[in-house]
Amino acid sequence: MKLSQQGEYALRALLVLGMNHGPEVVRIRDIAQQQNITRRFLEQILNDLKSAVFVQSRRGVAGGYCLQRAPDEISLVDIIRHLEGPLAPVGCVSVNYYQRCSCQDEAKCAILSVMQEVRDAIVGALEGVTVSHLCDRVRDFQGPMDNPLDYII
Amino acid sequence: MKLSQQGEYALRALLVLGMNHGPEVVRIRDIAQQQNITRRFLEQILNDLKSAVFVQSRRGVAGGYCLQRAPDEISLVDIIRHLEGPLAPVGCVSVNYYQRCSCQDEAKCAILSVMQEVRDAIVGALEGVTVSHLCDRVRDFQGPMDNPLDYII
DNA sequence: TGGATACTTAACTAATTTGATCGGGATTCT
DNA sequence: AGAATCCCGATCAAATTAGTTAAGTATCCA
Repeated sequence: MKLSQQGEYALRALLVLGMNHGPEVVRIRDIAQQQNITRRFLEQILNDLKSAVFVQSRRGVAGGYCLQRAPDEISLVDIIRHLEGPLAPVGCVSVNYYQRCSCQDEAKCAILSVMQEVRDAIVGALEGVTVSHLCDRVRDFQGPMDNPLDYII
Repeated sequence: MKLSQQGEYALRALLVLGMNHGPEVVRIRDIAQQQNITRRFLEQILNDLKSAVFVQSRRGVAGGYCLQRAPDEISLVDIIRHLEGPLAPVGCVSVNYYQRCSCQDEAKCAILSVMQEVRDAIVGALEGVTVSHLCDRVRDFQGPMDNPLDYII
């Protein structure tokens, strides 16, 4: 499971939206500026996150993005699986993106059995972690602040 | 940490050599045939494994490859790190391939801190697993056999 | 010594993925 | 109406991946 640049940007954007959770909406431009991501690229990413129902948008003059669900209902496992595909190091041990591999007999494949353990370890580390938890960490790392966009994310 | 085709082939080849550990040497061609890898590609892979001192070769008529060290001294972590680069999902939490990321302050980066945990989980699942352990698993999965090349790997 | 066998090395290629960029269209607020 | 903002599809260059090709070099044996 390697996180692509796009994946990292997505997580950062979601975290900004998490810190800013409320009735208000955040503009792409603001996230892009603060996180140093090109606006166009971030548009694309947020669009993708929208189609996956992680975020919601409002168009027009006072438009922008916000989380679709509460921060504690958005799990990192789900986000990463959506963005990056399988968490497993090899397709044949992926639960959600299973792909037959070229070994002769999966039941007797020693490599598969190790990779299974790696996969479980990764899932174990990610499952249960939500955007809300990330926000908590950010707040732990830093003192209280006025503007959510000021947080280092 | 995603395992490439090349990485999988490398592990399989090492496992074959592990099962065949002894004074004798195994020909590329035999490994390639048994594991259904093109000979040329496997040549390349074994060559790489040789330059990383995992395997050893003998040229000429009775030539072939064997492990450089004892199977229980060759760790999967080392192999995978050599073949695939960082185990960590993002460069900024990689111990052996560290790369500064674009976040403002790593000490306060919530995403980094989660990824750190993922990395540790992956390392935890892999460290301590050696080629010898893989061989044990293969033998557990299957009964005893005469020819190591007959094992399903 | 010559030829067969097997590893060695470097360069090349085709397909896919990644990380964007671009232009213009659709919506909403004032 | 017009400015601000999101929406969407096409395009593109660089990097990576999975091989392939071709010309070696070393070793052994008859």
